[in-house]
Amino acid sequence: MTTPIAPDSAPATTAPTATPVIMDGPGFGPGAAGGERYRSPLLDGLNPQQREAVEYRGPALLIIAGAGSGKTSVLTRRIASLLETREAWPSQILAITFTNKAAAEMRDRVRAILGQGADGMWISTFHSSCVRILRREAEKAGLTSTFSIYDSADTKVTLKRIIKSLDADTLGFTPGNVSARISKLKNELADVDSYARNANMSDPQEVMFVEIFRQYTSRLRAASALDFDDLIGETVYLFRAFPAVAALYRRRFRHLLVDEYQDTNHAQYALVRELTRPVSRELAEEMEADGVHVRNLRDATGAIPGASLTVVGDSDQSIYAFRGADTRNISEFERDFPGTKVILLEQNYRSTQNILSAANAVIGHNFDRKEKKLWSAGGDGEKIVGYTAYSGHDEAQFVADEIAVLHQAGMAYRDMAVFYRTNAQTRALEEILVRAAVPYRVVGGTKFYERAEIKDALAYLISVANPVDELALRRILNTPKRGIGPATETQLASFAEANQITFRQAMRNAGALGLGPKVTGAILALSTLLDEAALKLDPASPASPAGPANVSELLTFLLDGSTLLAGLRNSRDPQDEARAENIEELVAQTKDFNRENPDSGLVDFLTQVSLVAAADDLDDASGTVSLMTLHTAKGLEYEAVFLTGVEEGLLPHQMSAGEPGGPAEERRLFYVGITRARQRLYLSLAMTRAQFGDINVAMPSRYLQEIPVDLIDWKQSPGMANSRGGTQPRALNARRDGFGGGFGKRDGTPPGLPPAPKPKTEWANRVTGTVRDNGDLTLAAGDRIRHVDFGDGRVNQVTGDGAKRIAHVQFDTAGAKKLLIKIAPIEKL
DNA sequence: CGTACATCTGTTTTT
DNA sequence: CAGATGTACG
Repeated sequence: MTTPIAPDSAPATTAPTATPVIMDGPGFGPGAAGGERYRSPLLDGLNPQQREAVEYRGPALLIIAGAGSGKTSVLTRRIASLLETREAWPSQILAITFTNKAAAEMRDRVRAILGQGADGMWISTFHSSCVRILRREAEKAGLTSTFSIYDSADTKVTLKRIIKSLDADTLGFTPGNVSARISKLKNELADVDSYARNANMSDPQEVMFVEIFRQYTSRLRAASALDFDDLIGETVYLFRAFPAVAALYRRRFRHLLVDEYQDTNHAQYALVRELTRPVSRELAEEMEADGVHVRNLRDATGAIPGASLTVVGDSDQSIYAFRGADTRNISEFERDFPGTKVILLEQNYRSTQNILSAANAVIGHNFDRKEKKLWSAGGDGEKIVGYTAYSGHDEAQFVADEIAVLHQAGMAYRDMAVFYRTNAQTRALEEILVRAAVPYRVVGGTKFYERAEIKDALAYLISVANPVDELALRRILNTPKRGIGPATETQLASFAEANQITFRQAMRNAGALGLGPKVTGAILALSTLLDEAALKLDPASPASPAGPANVSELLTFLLDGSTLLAGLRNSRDPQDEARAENIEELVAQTKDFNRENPDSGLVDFLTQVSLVAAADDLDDASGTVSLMTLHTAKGLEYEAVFLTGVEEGLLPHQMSAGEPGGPAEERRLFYVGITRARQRLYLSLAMTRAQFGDINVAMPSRYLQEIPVDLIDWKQSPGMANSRGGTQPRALNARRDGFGGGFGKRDGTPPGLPPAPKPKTEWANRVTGTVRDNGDLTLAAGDRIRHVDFGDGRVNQVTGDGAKRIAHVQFDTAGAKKLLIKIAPIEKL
């Protein structure tokens, strides 16, 4: 386990309200920025476009940065340049990234250039920045400053309760589809009221949805909680409702830089807009009167001009449309921000030309995009390696074997990565990698903070930090078991409801409910525990003579008092052992947190925990192969990349087929995967894949044929169906045997694809001749067969029927295997 | 109220 | 196949 990276490990800067920034520092003012041509080492090694991206000054700058074009370097040097020339103080810079990891990396790199001079910048994610602002301005936003942050699981639990209480499941409402719908609305900055105004209220579905949405909103309010989407939306609402508050931040952040701009949704766009608006003369004067220093910022009209905005993005890498990301933010940027300067970075410093040519060819199939061609001066490099496996396991074996070969040749494990479309694909990969003794780690996946026991422990902390959070309270009510069942829970809830008090208050008054003495005692004991914990945080309390308790002391106190940890330790369930260890890991993390953030408290810890992302816990120092989804791979790079499961139904994924723009987004995902590779790229697919218990026949992805043939060296090709331009394509393509059909649906010949390359007979024969012709082959127990790889064997049993007949074969030398008769490379003897 | 078992789901990507 | 949910019983 790694320690999560602090979203904002820079020393907490004080609120702009409290510390007016002094604007007349050395070098600030006319003459400092422009003038004589001082050549800073910041520009060393940059190409002319990159240099311009660092040096350009103006209201708005759009950097279209292709994959691997050195955008992080450009962004960090741009920040460093602003600071070094004293055009800006660190506190005037707000840099927004997509993940905490990217934020941490950027801060480190700026710090490497400037040292202490970098302290005080805000470099964080959209979500972290908004939480920081909202906690400061909580009362204005109608929240407590200790508001909870609900993750999608919390949202679903809340919705589930609402749906149940409304019997809305009969109308087809599920927590999943409702949360997706609400999220989509919030991304568009809609709330219940604005939605209800335009809703068709004669439709009972619609009425019900509005009711669910309304209750969800009020429950979150009552719990002083915000969901992920609220973090952005509420900040925008805050700025719009309180121009004076907005003015403080507009005055403060003079330079706004946004990374991965193609992934911003409408709410995030609105936030950027709000932050970069000018401050009117009237407001500026008010601020001046309130003692906020703004004189140096004001222009001739007396207003404070809007902050300068730099965005970096690449619409070809937009892979979050499903989550509301809108590439119009980038394509219409020039119109939104007049006077924009556009700089294109096309030279790639990461990958070989072969890899880039493949990437260009693939992404070229998306229409409505700005033409952009990545190129490299680094030479062609090795060919891309292709491999068609019989099964997911076979594919995993190929990956494991090739990893071994690369490792033998001197490549470190940490320089290799395996990508896949869905998390479910890890199973087969992990099985084989463990057997092959390849050290690996799954990045993302089941996240540490999503484990039930960790959520339990955190719920104790949340209950102390935010006592009105009913969700957290109800989670710990009977964890560990105290004999407080659902019936009692409901009674407490209705008691609270009836008396207009919080759930927490109801717990304190448990004696008034007329419950059994045991249950009442249990509730009161928990209630007392939480009260005592809260006292420990209060500096004025006699319970904390040595000052308020820190997070780890508090957590330890709660774990001891609740016997949560002890209960797991004493359990005879072997799984509880691991759970106890996880909780101890959490305690260790709180200690790390105390050490690294001595001035931060409970709420800061909880915030950090709520906002860690999958890619954040990536530990670069570990000498292991990284396994991750294509989505988490964005922004990363490896010497060798294995892109697995390049099949129809998986990439593009089945679910995306119906969505407008789905296949195009999946293509970008494939493109992102390809462009992560520096030296070696492996594309693999499986002809059959075990899914939901049984085996399905898969077809090669349509994207594969978009890559020019001569770039791929097929160790084992998908067969004649894929031997484009092969000698006998027509007859073979006509065959409907699971593979031929997939490539029949070509919608056009990609440009630059050689019309008739030499057929790759050696593999074409092998695969097509032996693999695909088994349609009519019947096997029975007792038959002897010969397998291309496994040799001779005896059929023990045949199961399944039709296309899914499976032979259970005992091979003489290779052991027992199950083979899909239709496509296995076998012959009857 | 808690446990054990049976049944029935649903399966994309994530701040 | 596995996780979640529902049911029956102690």
